[in-house]
Amino acid sequence: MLTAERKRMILNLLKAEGQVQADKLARRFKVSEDTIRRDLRQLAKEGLLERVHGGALLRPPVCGLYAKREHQSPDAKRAIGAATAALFQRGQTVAIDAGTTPLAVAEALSNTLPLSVVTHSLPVGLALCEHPAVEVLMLGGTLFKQARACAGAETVDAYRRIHADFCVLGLAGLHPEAGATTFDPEEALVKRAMIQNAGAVVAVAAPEKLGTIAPHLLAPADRLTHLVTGPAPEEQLEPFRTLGVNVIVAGAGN
Amino acid sequence: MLTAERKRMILNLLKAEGQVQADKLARRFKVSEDTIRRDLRQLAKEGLLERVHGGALLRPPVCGLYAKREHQSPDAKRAIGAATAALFQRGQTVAIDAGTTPLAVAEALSNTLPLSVVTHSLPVGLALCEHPAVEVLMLGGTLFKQARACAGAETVDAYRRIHADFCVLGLAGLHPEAGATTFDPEEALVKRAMIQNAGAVVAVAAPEKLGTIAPHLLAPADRLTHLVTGPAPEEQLEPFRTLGVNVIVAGAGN
DNA sequence: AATCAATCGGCAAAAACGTGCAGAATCAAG
DNA sequence: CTTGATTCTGCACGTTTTTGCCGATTGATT
Repeated sequence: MLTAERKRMILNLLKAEGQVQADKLARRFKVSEDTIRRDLRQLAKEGLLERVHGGALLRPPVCGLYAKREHQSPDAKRAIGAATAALFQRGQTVAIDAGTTPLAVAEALSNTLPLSVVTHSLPVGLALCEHPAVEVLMLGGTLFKQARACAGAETVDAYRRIHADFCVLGLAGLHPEAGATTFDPEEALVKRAMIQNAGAVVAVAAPEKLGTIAPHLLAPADRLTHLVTGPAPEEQLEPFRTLGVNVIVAGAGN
Repeated sequence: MLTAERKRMILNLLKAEGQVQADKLARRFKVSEDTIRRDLRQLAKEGLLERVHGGALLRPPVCGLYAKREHQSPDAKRAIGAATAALFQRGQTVAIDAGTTPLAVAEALSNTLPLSVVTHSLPVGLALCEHPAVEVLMLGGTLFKQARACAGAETVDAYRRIHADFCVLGLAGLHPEAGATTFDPEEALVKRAMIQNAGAVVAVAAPEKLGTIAPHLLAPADRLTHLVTGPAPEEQLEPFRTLGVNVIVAGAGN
């Protein structure tokens, strides 16, 4: 039995049952539990399953509702927001994506730094109404309620006409080989347009997104110029550094 | 049964039933109550449920925004909103202006009435994210922070390309002879564009706006097809009726 | 105040885990 | 076919996680 074949069968079993147990798999494939554990560890690293004590689970459909995610690990997001906001300089144009982490970036923008912000996210726009120095260009389009942001052809078109110095990108999964990915295909179109016309692309992502893969590709990992995330094991960050991405870990020192 | 799987199932049960009890869960999963209590404690720590004596409850939905909105919509505005929302019929396209009174209209839209809404107001768009039936087209443009809405040439241009069955118009002053007026010239441009391409123009205004005049003219009073306001002396309403405006007094009878 | 159930913290046993190492299997040339 | 390098596998050992139980404490109810 080939190792790769065994792994594939584990994934199939997982998809069928929703959950697998290390000891059961060991007996099923007549190998030691250690081997199974190694398999599971590797598959988890590739983001194909979620490793848990005793076995593994199907990766949960992470797409929670906005209200739910809004106040999830607020400190970590604030730290990421602050670290990202520190990248910008007076007078630059910054495109800010929809999502709770990009929103944290908008909320962290310094009150004294004049910027030009472009966004299709309602919460980002609303947050910047309180900001004294930035000038905001809202992009319209069909409203996507779940994301609280505009999408569709109009939005994509509008981004095509704009060159931003920075693009602050939220995403669902980020993997060194699979690249930056997201769940919704419509949102993916918008994000791709944002990336295409931006100078620097800054991905903001909670550490748990690293190494995971969602269905729709936004860009290969080496298209990112910066990755701002939280405290994470070095082996998850290192592949991005190797690709030339400027990796910034926020909230570690404080 | 894997620990992680059990926790996930607890969350699912909670979502389905709204509430779980420690002893019941212990019997259901054939583990001790201590184990369940530990699970609940950990899940609570992650903010996924609210721990209470005897079990756990669904986390109360984040209602910071909601509370704020509630205050912005006292009874008078809610009544105007409801009366205005009653004008619309299935499948129509409604343009909704920026401002707290038009926002009240958006909030009053029936959950079961499919409409197409066009707006340049961020709070209106955000409010309609919670609405199950309406389809929303956001119009972009330069963000006017004070109004929390888009304005400028782009917004005007976008309204020019759209024909709405209704236009819900907020305003600063409404006078039978001076017409509908507002304070900000930029916003006035947008409002004029809204009016120009709309079938019916519904002005929503608190009674104290009646008879007052602001600097920038939007339209003569007889361009209005409806005026929805609160209880007001008949001599203030009568001139509008004479001009052919359909005057609706909301919140009088209840 | 009194009482019973629920809770919390600590403890110990069992299971699962990660790591380093050595033998077996596999593969790419020679 | 043989050789050397690489990968895979199983085992041993120490560590971490999970779980049930116990005693002390807290909370709700009478």
